[in-house]
Amino acid sequence: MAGRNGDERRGQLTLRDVSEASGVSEMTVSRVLRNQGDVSAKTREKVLEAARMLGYVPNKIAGALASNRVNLVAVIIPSMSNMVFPEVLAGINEQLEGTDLQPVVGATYYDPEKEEKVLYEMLSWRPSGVVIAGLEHSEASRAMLANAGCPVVEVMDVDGEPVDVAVGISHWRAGYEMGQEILSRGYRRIGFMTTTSEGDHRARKRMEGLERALGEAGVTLADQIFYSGNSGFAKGREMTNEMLTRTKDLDFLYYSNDLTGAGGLLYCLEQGLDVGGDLGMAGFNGFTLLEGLPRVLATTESCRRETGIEAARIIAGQHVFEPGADRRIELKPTIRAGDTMRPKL
Amino acid sequence: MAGRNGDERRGQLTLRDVSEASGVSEMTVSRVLRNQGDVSAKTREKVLEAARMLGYVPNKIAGALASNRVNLVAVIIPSMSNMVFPEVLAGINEQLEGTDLQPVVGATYYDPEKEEKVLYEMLSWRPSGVVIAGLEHSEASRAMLANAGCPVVEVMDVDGEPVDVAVGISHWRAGYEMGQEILSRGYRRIGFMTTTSEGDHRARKRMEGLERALGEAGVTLADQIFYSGNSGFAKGREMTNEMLTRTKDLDFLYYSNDLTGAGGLLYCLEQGLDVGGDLGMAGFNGFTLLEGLPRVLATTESCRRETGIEAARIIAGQHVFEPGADRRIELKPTIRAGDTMRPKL
DNA sequence: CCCTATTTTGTTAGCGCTATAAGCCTAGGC
DNA sequence: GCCTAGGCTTATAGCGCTAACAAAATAGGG
Repeated sequence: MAGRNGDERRGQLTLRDVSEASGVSEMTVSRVLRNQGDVSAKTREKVLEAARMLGYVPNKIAGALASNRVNLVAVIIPSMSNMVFPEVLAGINEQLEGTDLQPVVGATYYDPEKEEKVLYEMLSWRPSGVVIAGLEHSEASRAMLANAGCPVVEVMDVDGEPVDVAVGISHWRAGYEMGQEILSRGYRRIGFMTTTSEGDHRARKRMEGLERALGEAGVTLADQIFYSGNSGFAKGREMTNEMLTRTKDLDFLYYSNDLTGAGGLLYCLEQGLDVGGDLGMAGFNGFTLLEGLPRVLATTESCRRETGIEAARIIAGQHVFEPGADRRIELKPTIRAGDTMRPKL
Repeated sequence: MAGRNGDERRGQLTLRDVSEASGVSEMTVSRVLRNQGDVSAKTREKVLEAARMLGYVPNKIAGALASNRVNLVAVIIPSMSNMVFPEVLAGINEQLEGTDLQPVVGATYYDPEKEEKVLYEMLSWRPSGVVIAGLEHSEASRAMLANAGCPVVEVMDVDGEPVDVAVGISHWRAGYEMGQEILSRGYRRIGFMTTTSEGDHRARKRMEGLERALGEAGVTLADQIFYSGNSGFAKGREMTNEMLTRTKDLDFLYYSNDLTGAGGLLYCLEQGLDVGGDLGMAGFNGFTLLEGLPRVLATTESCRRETGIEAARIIAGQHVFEPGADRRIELKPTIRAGDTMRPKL
């Protein structure tokens, strides 16, 4: 009656099957398979052989329940199709490589309600850690994160209060610093093109930082465009054309994204504009795959991979915080001037 | 002694806690939370209220073990950093949206041994389905897939025998058709640049198809370069320079990737070459984010998102195969001539 | 060869949930 | 009032594995 398995039940193999095949107890098989505790070499060999023969694959569901340990890391990002997030994920993946942790990915599509649902779903697997993009979440989400009972790392932003730990760059500062950079090169009539959808908060913070830097020099944005939809070369061309047409004396174009920036760059070069001289241009992110454009677009390297790596280190317990220390890890983005800005004054 | 929980054990809430708080049995709570079976409106309300108050999140580990149902889909891809795979993943994600299935991603880094490990790891969660890139796997991997006890979809290639189902384009055919296209436009001295790492098999199959098409017209490749490392504009420029330098009379450059192709395109334009006239060029994949280059690069649209969508449909049981039908779903890539090839003869 | 220290193996009792069957109501028919 | 039907609720028994402890086998010392 009890424990019948290994036959009718989907033909799923259990420890019991391996145990019977190798003539030792289930516990010993378990030990061998987890490489845990002392087992004699002879027994180990016997068990491994039997497991191999049968094609046994352990059931982690049962294992996790029994041991109260789950090797999954929940990763919650806004979207898969914006290159930025897979890059963070790649960093996480890379760092988790050495450990036995596995990332599980969920997408929120920039929707707080969807985020709540995904988070709930993820937490119901009792993961060993949560990595979630951004610092802005619904109240319910924050409550769930606070009670998750595992490390929670909010990534890609440090301008705010994290639930537990935050890793990323300050987008406000990134905007501010690029603003200063632009001014330091003598540009004053600045046009800004930004997405409304890409994590909203981060793009907004960059814009606020930018405006502050300009404001301190008594400069205001000469023009701006908010777009939605995918960022690509075509979008950059189109917006650039529009902006240059309607606002005549611009001397700098700042894009919230390298891809639109690159599109704009190509457009301006075709128009024969003096890019890197009278007309300055900059993007944001530092996508390496763009290296090789006719000009190197000025940009802010946003440390995406490093963010992922650092987040994973925290989850994996490889980063220890001093008690009382700031639990925000602010990575330093670097501005790459490229050759689309004229020299400093 | 038995069942002590809800206090010392990490403070993790269980059904028992909700049950006590709402004054009904655990079973009833379980029913309410799963929206399953008949529960009176009054009880339901009481339970939901208690769960909300406590901030209870169900434990799917336990649920999965008890019910033998797991809502995870294992997705195994070579890499996160090659744009192609996140795009397939995005398709999967999109299609799974309506269902209660969740993708779990693992990367193999083009290493069959690593693939074996990741697969083993994934299967130990007893997922509801497996989506894995490519048709070439180690024998052990194939055995695991065959015994997975769930739908297995091999994606991005249909040139071979799938374990269960295959979804994707025929890379051989893609290469063959581009070969024909190139010939039909009167090009004869063709240089080919391809990666050695990107899924090897698929790039190889494209090359074989290409060579066959050329061979049928008595043409052989005039030159070729195999590169490894990341595909980007810079790599494309560099290779193009090298190839054009060492082989003088090339009239067509075919790249295994749009990104390197785009780099080559920019290079050739700068050199003042007659791109789209005497010199033809083509890439592969159809990355939409590249729309907006000075010329539209000819390419083969490789149906990445559709592949993901179709794979997810199969896993979700939304695609029913007639018994005996071909279990390979061959998506039809389309050649986009762009304006980097001269008109057909 | 006995006895203890150590290594190796086995037994027992759940992990938190759900399937199943059983129980308890309230209605309704005779 | 008795009995059955049905709606709602609870009790019982695991799911496949591992922690913790118990037992057996082996090794070592006198």
